This record gives sequence, C-alpha cells and structure tokens, in this order.
Amino acid sequence: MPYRPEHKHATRARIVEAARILFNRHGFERVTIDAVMEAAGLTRGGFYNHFRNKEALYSEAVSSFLMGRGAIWRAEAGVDPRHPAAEMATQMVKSYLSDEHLGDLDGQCPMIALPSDVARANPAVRDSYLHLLDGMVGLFEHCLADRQGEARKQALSLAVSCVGAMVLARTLPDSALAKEIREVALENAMRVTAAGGQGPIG
Amino acid sequence: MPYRPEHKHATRARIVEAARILFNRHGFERVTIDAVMEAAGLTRGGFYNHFRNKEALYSEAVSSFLMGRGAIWRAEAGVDPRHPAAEMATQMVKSYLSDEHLGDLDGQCPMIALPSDVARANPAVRDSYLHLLDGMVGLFEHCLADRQGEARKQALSLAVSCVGAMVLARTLPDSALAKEIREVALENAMRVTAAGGQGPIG
DNA sequence: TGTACATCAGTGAACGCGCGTTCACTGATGTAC
DNA sequence: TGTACATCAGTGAACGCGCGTTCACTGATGTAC
Repeated sequence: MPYRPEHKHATRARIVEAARILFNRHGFERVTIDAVMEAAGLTRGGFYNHFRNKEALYSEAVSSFLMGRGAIWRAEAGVDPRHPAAEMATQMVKSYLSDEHLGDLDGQCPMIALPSDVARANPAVRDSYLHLLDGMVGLFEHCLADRQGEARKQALSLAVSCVGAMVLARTLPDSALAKEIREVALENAMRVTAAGGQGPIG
Repeated sequence: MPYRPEHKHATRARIVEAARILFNRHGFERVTIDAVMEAAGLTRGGFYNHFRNKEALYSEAVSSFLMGRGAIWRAEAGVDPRHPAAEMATQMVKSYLSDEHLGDLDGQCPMIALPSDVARANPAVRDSYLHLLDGMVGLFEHCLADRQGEARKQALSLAVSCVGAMVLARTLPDSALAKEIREVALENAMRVTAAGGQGPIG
C-alpha cells in the first residue's frame, strides 16, 4: 500500500466540502469539476479516482451538510437530543430564519440553496434532499414530543415555514417583501412552539 | 413595411410561451435556444431578432405567467376581483396545493419550478419573480380584506405555505413526506381562511 | 388591377469557447528484504 | 538502518461535444406607382 487509506478518505472529504460550498453558491450546472478540484487543492484528472461522475459528487455534497454544518448548526442552536424542549425548537427556528443564515451563501442549508436544482437531478440527489428534510422534521418533532398527537404536524408546519420562507427570501431581490415574509414565518413559528398542546398552529 | 407589426408580436409571444414551458420543466441552463426556437416553430438564428440574449428571454418567460396561465388559474379558482371573499382564497389555496398543479410540469407556477434558478439569475429575472409573488400576496390580501389589520399577515402566511410546501413537494422524490407536507400546509391555510378576524393564524 | 421594389423576419452555416470525461504518465509513499 | 520496488493518488494534455452568439443570405410581404 503506497498510501494509507485515510489519505484517500481525507482527500475525498476535501473534495466533497469544496463541492458543497460551490454548489450552494452557484448551483449544479455552473460549478465545474475544475473549480471543485482547484478549491480542494487538486487538479482536474484526479476527480474520477474518487467519484463516478459529477452527479455522484452532487448527491454526496447535499447529504454531507447533515453531518457537517448541520451538526454545528444544531449545536449552536443549543439543541441537546437528550433534553427535548420547545425552546430548542424556537432557537432552531430563529437561527434558521436569521439574517446570518440568509447571508451565509457558503454555509447555508442546501434545502434553501438548491430546491429547483435538486428537483431536476437524479433520484440519488433527491433522496439526499429528502434525508435533510427528514432530519429537520425529526429534530423538531423530537423537541415537541410533549404535544401528544400533534408533534408531527407542528414539526411539519415549522419545517415548511422555515424552508419556504428562506427559499423565497433568497430568491427575491433584496426587497421589503423578503423581509416581511421571514418575519411572518417567524411569528407563525413562535406561535407553534409557544403553544402548549393545542392545535398544530395554536 | 414588409410585415405587419402584429406578425412580429405574435412570433415573439410564441417564443416566450415555448420558453416558459421549457424553462419550467428543465430550468434555465438545460434549455437551449435551439430547443425554444424549434418548439416555437422557428430556427436558431431568428432568436436575436427578438431578444437581446437568453437571460432576457428568461425574465420575460417568468413574468409572462402572471398574465397568461396565472389569469386562467385565478379564473378557474373562481376569483372575482370585484367580490373579495375568504372562500375565494380557500379555493385558490386548494387549487395551488392540488395534485393537478403539482403534476402539471408545463403549466405549473414558476415560483415552484424555478426558485434556486432564479436566485442566481440577474436582477431583471428576480424582479419578475418578485412580481409574481407580489401578485399572489396581493390577491390573497384582497380576498381577506375583511380581516382588519391582519389581512396582510394572513396573506403572507398563505403565500409562504402554498409556495413553500409545493417547492418542497416538487423537490422531494415521490415520498410520503411530500404528501404530508402538502396536507399540513392545506390544513394551516384552511385555518387561516376560515378564521374571522383573530390572529394571522388561528 | 397588376407589377417592381424595398424591407426585414427568418434561415442555417460557422465560430469560439467551455466543460465533462479519458488516458498515458509521474512521483510520493509504505513495504519487503 | 538502508535501499529497491510495487502501488496507486494525482497530473495535465487531449478529445469531443454542445451551446450561445454572429452573420451573410433569402424570400415572403406590404406598398408605391
């Protein structure tokens, strides 16, 4: 063995991380393999030592968010999986809908950055997206575990508000409407997380 | 004058309509000018008699929805601008979140089909998107005019639910989660349109 | 009414560039002795 | 410990294709007479 296996793993991880950032910013089509490899400190040709093709990389880049930045994000929001509580959901929502998150084109959640791109990609990529949304809904549901029977619906409501509002805010030109939308989404979410055990939106 | 002005106008409209359908289905990058012109019954070269470049066409294709399919959609939903009523908002929401709308890749609202594409396009395209969302919010607001003070917020809530849920549903692979999300969005919207003059939701 | 003409919408070949992918190679590394 | 070697991660030139755009042209049409 000329190189340790970890060497290849590390290189591969560097490529995925560089790709995640570039895809987030520019979308699938406008990111070239050249650009990804250069950002990872490598050259073009080596790419196919690691990935079958460009779409395979795309799929990995999308799912990589969950364990990478996603974990950091959960930590920053103060989410402790062992202590579910509605305030944690509140913190997550606030953080998700924040100016910082909207402006962070590199670190932003790919669900915001890539919806229509992913909608036209292959099933593996769409599964990665499902995986992310599933994770988000699951996390909210966990935080709202005390709302017997309604936790699932409330979690789904929060996810739609968060992702929906941010997708719109990112798509619109810098406009008053974009700001209004995020504010309304936040208000609605607060109403959900604040409510005890009433309806899904109480 | 060799040709009547209407002749050129009609040709131009045919190109925009062909483009709208193709962009909706495949996004900006994957649609070629060749494909658009062929769909309009023309050949490549003529394109630049009508548009400055591909992005100019994109912007027009997005805005064209409002006066074209958008008007049909409003009519089908039974919206009569002279008689605002919450039931009209209800009908619009139901129609927007329907299986038919989700499956209609050609006629679908571009806000669903193109968010991340548009987010990376030039300001004119993003303005067209804003124009669409503004139209939708304005329509809802008009329908909810009797909710003094809260109409605006309720209209925004409806728009986020509608577009957000549909964007997610279109992006996810055909999954149970996609169905759940649309159902929850519909329930929440019904709660908004059903409510008298209470809070923006509930 | 009929005809010659000017206009310009539409044609299609060509250009030039960029990108995904391939491939023969190089050289850094871990191992066997 | 030192050295020769086999491996394979990484290199970079090349290929082939597709696409946006340009441009010299053609021919259908409305108009002037």
